[in-house]
Amino acid sequence: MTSQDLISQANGIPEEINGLRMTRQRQEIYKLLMGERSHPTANEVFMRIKESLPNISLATVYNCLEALVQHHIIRQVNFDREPSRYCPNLDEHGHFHDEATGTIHDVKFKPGINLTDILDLPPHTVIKDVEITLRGQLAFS
Amino acid sequence: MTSQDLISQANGIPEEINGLRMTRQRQEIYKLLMGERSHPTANEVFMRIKESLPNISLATVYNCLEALVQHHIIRQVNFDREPSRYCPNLDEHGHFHDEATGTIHDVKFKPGINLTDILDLPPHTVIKDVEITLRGQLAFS
DNA sequence: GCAGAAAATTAGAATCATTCCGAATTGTAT
DNA sequence: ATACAATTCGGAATGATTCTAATTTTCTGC
Repeated sequence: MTSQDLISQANGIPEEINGLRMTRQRQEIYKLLMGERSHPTANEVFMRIKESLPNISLATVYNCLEALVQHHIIRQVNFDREPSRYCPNLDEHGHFHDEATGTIHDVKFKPGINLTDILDLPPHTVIKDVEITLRGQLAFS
Repeated sequence: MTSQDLISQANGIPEEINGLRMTRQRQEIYKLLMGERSHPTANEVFMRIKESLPNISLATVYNCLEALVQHHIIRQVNFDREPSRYCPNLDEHGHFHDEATGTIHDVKFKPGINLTDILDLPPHTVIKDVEITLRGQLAFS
């Protein structure tokens, strides 16, 4: 039994996801994102992850987040030029940014809706990624 | 007749749009954007605008673009964390980023489509702004 | 298990789009 | 004309992100 096995056992997260070796740091960051609905920034992840990994560096947080994004384990979400946020929800969905509170809500498509049905795309287009972001306010919650 | 009048006369652009005084710099930048379908970045605008305004500063380009955006005269478009791009098309539309060539194409909605018809928004939401961006490739043009 | 290779992590420096600052210029109103 | 406000300007500052080089950890073949 390798130390990698032990890490995985303790975390309940497999040793590898989508071909990415889940090191301790990647596991903890992934676990943190799964437990948060708040779409944290890299810096927010960095501050919160220190509870479980006091010696982690910001560079590693960026490295891990990038690795997780590139292996389609999490998604990176950008609002205008604000710091990137990270999201463990892989379903096709958009993001609503409530300006009053600063919170971000996932927005699902209504059932049966296909993006390509509603957009007038140039012919022969292969779409790799779609990002839908909405800004506004929750009038009275 | 003020110098402002003269500027406007020569450019064919009104002295004021949406409550924003159209200075020489703002006019030239607006005119440049109207003539380009290329969604240039601030720096690209800066380089091209020097032909008509050799002494303009990059700070002014940023100032003008921001003023034009805030007065809803142009739109700011962001792809991931790349430099912002600017677009004179005010119709509700999305942007397709062709990874092969780096070019950006406006994407219209099919007629009769309303964003709120297809998204499952939280109740009592007031949407101020929508951004739809697509990444992919033009298979064979 | 062990040597060597490969991958991951780290701290700090570097990058680069954008914003800020203070001074100078231009425009507007009286 | 004179004063007050808005705009422009060059350069410095900011801040998220990326890069670099060194160290540590993990993996592979014996």
